[in-house]
Amino acid sequence: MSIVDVSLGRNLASLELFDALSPAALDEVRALARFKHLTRNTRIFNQGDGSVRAHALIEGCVRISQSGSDGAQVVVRFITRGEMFGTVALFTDGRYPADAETLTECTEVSWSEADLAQLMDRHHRIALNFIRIIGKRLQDAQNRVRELATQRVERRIAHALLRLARRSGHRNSEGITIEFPLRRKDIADICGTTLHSASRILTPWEKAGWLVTRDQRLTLCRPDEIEQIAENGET
Amino acid sequence: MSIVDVSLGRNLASLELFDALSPAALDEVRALARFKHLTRNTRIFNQGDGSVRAHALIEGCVRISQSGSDGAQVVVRFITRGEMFGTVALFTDGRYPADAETLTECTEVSWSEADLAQLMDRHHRIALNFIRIIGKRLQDAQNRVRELATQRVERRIAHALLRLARRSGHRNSEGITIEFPLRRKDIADICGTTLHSASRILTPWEKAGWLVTRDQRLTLCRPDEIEQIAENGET
DNA sequence: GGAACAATTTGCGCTGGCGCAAACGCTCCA
DNA sequence: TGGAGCGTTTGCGCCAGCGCAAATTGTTCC
Repeated sequence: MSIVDVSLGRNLASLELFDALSPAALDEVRALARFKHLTRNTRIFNQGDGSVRAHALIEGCVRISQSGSDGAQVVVRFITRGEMFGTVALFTDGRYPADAETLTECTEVSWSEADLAQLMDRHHRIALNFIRIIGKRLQDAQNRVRELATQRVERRIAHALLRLARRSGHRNSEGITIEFPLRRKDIADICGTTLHSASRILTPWEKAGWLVTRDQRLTLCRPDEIEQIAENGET
Repeated sequence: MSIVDVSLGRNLASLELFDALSPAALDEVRALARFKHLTRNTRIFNQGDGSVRAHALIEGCVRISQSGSDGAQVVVRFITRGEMFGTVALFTDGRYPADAETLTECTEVSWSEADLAQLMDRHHRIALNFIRIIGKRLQDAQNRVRELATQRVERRIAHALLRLARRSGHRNSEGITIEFPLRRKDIADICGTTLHSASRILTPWEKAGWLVTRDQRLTLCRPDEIEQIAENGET
């Protein structure tokens, strides 16, 4: 890690949760923070674990996934730089409702329940930021429910890819590349389908040149075509 | 409306959002509140409307439903006595993300965006309550995503009925009656299926005596049998 | 470089559940 | 009393997408 990373990495002002906080308040936040560096494919916490902390990601990508008693799995969300995660449990039953696993090398920061409560108490803005963030996620989740309930697989996959590209895509000469590794299984678990169906749908799109998979990274070369499918459900 | 209703109806302490507030704080809350009495099947707000307010229900039942650009509909949630609704929009884009319609005669109370902000600012507890509530709803929504993604219709319907019964059921001699009117279409829209499939599944259950529909109200006579289906996916 | 492993593709058969359309039953109102 | 309207049930045909299994390709680690 370079010097730049250290200073940039510890710049908590870039975290959505601490947006618009005064420098003095950020100092308090920093004083209570616990930083951690993690390698790829590391579990940060497991579904059902107690003694929860509030997490945020400074660098890297994390996959949040949930599995039912029958073993079936869904990807709840991908977390990227600046986003918080595992925080809702602090205010509900004190157990993580899902697993968190790093997809890349990561720098994570976390606060204990008591410390976050204290910070929120002293800095009202944090609570408001929190509300805004999970309010947005609640809307996302409800849109997802609607999609799952009403659209067929092809269209759901198209939507999912576009959403990922919009949120975590980097434009380059080939198209828009989604910044974290995405296996077919991940795409299936996002869209509520099977690995097989996801493959069956994506392969023709690759053949048509609408997207490329390279080094587990997905690049949308023809977002317009994919948009078509997302909108009309047809080519 | 009787005198009892009026005094009880205005007891804002029974609203989840104002739980554990001091009497003085509740007075402030009451001073800014706008009460409204509504007849059955009334629209409270429409998806997309601006100039949002924060709502809570003192008496009655409200259906929150969302429809996509293609007309497909899902029921997001049923609101009953004490619950807040339409509040998340205040913190996101300022537009209601769904429709709200009364299913019974209702007493509703609401606050303007500015007034709620002021109340939250003066009484930190309100913000914390808010976080707890939408945190819980976020978890609910994510569980629903998982169900939709992994379980088949029969099981989803079983789960939905049990959840409704648990949250809004009254025990009586026949079994547990869900307190608000539920048409087949509603059940379908909760579970992400069609009216037809819902009917095809529920009719055998009625024939088996596991439940009864009377006056648009559903009574679970054999929750144990329905639990079986919810758990195992089989009888 | 090659063996062991992980991820992906693909063929095939089957079925859950959708879509359509028609019939049935209840309630309200003229 | 009858008919208009809403909600529900049910028959029938069809197909999207799952499950299984095998082949293929890509990746990692000696």
